[in-house]
Amino acid sequence: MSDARTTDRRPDLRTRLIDAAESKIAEKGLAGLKARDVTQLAGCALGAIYNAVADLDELVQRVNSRTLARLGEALAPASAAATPEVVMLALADAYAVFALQNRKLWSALFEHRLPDGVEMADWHRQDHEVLIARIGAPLAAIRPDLPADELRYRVRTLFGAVHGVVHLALQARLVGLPEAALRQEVAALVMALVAGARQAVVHPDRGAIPAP
Amino acid sequence: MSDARTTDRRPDLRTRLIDAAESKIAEKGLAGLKARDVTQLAGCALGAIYNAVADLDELVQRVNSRTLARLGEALAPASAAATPEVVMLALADAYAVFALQNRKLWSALFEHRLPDGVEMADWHRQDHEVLIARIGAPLAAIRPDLPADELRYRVRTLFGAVHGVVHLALQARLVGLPEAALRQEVAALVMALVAGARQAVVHPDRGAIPAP
DNA sequence: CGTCATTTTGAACGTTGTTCAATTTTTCCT
DNA sequence: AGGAAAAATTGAACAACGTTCAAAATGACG
Repeated sequence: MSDARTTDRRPDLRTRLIDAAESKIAEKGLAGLKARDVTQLAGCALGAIYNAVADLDELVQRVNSRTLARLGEALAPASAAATPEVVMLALADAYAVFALQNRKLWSALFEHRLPDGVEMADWHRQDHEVLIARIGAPLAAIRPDLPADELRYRVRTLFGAVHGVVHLALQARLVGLPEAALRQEVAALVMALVAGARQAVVHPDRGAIPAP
Repeated sequence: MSDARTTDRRPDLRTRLIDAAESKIAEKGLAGLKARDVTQLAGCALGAIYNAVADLDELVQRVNSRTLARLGEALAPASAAATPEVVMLALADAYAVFALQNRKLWSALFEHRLPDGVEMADWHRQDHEVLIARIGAPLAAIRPDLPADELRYRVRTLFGAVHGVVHLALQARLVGLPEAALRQEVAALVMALVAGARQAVVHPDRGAIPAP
């Protein structure tokens, strides 16, 4: 099924299909990805998809992996900044800029839902965790006292907050919201969160949450 | 087309269809909403949908409007808190709790995408703005010096941040992330943001954004 | 009761993703 | 080289989907 010999030429078709899917998503968005369009663009038969890949869902995941990799590259220079605080600011800013410059592909990362029971493929999950690690490093530098699992919560919160702002800004079409304004808002958000992270943590029990 | 006489009994079928759609979305999620299921549940013919409503998209929007209304009710008590800071905390906490208790319907609010050219219906857009106003009030109390348009930016940022955290927490299935932990994270997030809002605003030009 | 307007119906259409028997291509041994 | 076994590729066919529309059923009114 996946012999050492048989894998010689198969990547060609697979790659062509991923290329085609990527270009279709970039052009029309995730909802505009049709099996027949992709196969025509890749120059193969309709059913050929299911030789190279299990599903259209897997094809989307492969495109998303590429996007995550490119996002990782776009984020890499930020980690070289002097202080952890500036690293976080640079990360968030690079994230916003990447989203703005790759709207459709970036949106596909989060619009894609797989059918009910099925889980996300392992290789794709790992791509995500690489991203999370990149945010975790400077945060760990700011808060070396935090235990590992609590740090993971904080990273998720930080990422979720930045992501939410960018997502909301891109959803409402950009009319009236210039790129600079979004980057300003993201910067202000991160500064507030980083400043907050320096302060005392909310006490785990008896927190500031009102009664349900 | 929409005579005074003809509207007498039509709401009946319309309401039954919205009811059916709501229950289907609550059960199976937005992707599990099928025209044939809805009409069967509503006890009418397949094509009857298009007498009561323009589209399946409109049906979704009508369900989403209901959800937004219920969300508004769930958020209402929070506004009665003593200080604006506590109002914001209570709002965010109520938001998180609502999302947890109405996962599928809440997700449908943000998963739904209409076809390429079409805009969101006006009545649905207004529902959103009611929500934004509820967040804007306490923030305006905290920062009475902010001009109206900049306040709108801040509200969007605040909402986007909270929403992003909740969304991320719900997307990764709740295994291992108890409800209390999410509420803690949201509370910490809002506290940091409210504290940050009290401080000096980032200067519009020459901000903390690194060079692109 | 008959006529016209309105509402409701469900068969039919076009477009999806997916399957699979048939065909073509590649591989590998003699 | 030759030819048989294996693998890859094809595209017609299928099921499920949203939507349409001529026909049937229902309601309104003199």
